[in-house]
Amino acid sequence: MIITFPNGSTKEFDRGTKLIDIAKSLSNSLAKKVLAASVNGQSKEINAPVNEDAEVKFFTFEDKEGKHALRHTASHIMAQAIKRLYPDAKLAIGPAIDNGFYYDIDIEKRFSEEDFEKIEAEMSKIVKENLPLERFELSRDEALAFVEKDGEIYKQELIENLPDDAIISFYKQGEFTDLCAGPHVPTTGRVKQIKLLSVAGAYWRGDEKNKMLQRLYGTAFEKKTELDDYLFMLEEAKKRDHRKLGRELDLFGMMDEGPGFPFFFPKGMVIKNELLNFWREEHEKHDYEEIQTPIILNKALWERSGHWGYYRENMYTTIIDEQDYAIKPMNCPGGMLAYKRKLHSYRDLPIRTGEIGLVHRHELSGALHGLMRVRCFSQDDAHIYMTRDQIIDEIIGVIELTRHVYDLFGFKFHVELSTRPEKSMGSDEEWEMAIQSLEEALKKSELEYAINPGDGAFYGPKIDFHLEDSIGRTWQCGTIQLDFQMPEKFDLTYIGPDGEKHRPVMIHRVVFGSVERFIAILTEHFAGAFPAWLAPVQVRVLTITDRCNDRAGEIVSQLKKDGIRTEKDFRNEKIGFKIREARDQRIPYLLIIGDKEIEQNLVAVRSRKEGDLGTMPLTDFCDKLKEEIVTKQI
RNA sequence: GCCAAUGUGGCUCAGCGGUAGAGCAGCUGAUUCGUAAUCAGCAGGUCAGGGGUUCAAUUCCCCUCAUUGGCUCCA
Repeated sequence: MIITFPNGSTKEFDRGTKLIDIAKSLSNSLAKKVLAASVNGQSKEINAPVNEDAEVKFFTFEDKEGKHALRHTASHIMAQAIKRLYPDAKLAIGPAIDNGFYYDIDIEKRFSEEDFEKIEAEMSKIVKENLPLERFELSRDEALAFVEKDGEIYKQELIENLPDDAIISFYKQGEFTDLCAGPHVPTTGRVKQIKLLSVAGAYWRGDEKNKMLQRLYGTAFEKKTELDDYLFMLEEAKKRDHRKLGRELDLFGMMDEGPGFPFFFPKGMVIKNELLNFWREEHEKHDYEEIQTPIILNKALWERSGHWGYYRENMYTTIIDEQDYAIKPMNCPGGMLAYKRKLHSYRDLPIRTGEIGLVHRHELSGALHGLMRVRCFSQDDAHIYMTRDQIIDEIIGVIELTRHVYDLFGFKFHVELSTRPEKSMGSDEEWEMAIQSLEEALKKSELEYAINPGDGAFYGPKIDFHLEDSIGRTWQCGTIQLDFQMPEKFDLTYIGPDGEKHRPVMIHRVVFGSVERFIAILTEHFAGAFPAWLAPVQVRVLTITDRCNDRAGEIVSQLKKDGIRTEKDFRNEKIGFKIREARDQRIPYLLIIGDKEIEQNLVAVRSRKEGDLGTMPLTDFCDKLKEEIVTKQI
């Protein structure tokens, strides 16, 4: 048979040759490193035989597939160790994930991190035993009988739910056997470095109506240095956590008195306001107008919009003059009323109406997370009212705007298209049409996207932009939602060329998503070292001795007059100490004023990025900095 | 909301059944010193809140609240 390799080369082998032997024929070093393989795109373990002409790829730890195989085996090793230590544990699922693996386990005993040492010790025994992993297949009935005799009820349910044509495979390592599609590495000895990281609760099949299982997270590597590097990187990433930086840089924070309701302090407000100024400039360029609608509106409005029915559990309500009111969780119903205040002509469409709206949503206490998930946040909302044939262009316009903003900060992002959720209103045809429009716009914008089934808003499908935080968790920021429902509910109209009333279509969209969340992402992205245009303090003037205070004071005044956010540090401290503190505050520029500078009428500049820049005239420095601010350099 | 862990001065953390300690920050004083921490002194805590066990609780137990990591949910 002929085997084809990724580089296009081919080679002949006997039928039934094992993948590992094929690898050996290529190179011994590859054979030592290879963890998994694929045959015609299907993942296989390296002991699997090949029986016909095929394309074969080999994966090492450098590849996602190889990493997955190794970590998936690590997950089995953990399950085996737990079964040895706690035979009454029932196993649910245990996959490899991006940076490691987990296993969901049902057991009376409550695991805590104190138990990790014991489990890890048992795991290293299994690794030392170097057990081969053997794959075998069973028919559905055999498989059911097999797991039933061990009382593995979760496996039983998994098997019952497999599609009819599924191949039901098991992997056996020593006394331990697990239902699993694979692939795995050939022996437990290949998994050299394992570390358990955390325990968490997780509902069986992700449904909160089901029993909560215990999920043990861990990670695995081939080499100790790789594991150490990973753990070090995690520690480093924690230093960039916006909650920590928010406190250290005195930007924002939370109080026990208001869980999920963030406070912004003066320096945090500077960032927020700069961001909003930027937002307003960009939106003005794109022909948006801005409005503001009230935070509290009556129940009748929310019933009309559908929120009272579909979103009630997340809404805060209040009673005014014995009437029910709700604190807005979204801006759209208010926006609808604003649209309806007068007649609109088709000539005016599309109408793009922006609103920085403060919304309140009752999020579950356990879901709160710094500024990333809060109960009160500012949405940089906008509603676009348009005719049907303007839909695609408008969506593309929003995609371009969003992309432009994210690119300015150098963000990595990924895009998802979320389809109809269970709790939703409107007809199938409308949903279908809306989803198609979004897809078409995405394709025209040449954006890669994934489908996120059932995750749309109750009134329409959406395109979501997800940004990464410091440890790689992603958060939805921008979103574009197409809505045929609200215009209907609110009887929105425009007057067409025929003089008749027509129904507009609308888009809800945000670019930052939540200003708070966006600031959190920004903080982590820049590790607190905000670009000069956003930095709460752009320049700090430091004196060498208090002989210099008068001149330094003049410099501070001059900078402030030029609109540069300036602080002074005239304390009687050594210059090294003052620099250290300013460095900790991530201030972009320091001006150091001593006798020499005064004599020469210059300023000594120290940049956060490049260190000591030497001396220059104050005006030169100002011009340079103003240029950096205006062009929003990062 | 659910599972687990945590909660000691502004911050980072020690401590422990006999009612609290350090470093940094703060304040006071000395020092006037050129690019990542000058020295000395002072002050600051009802040990998250409530209840219980005990002669005695910050320490042990229970409840509540908050935080952290997940699940669920979502910008």
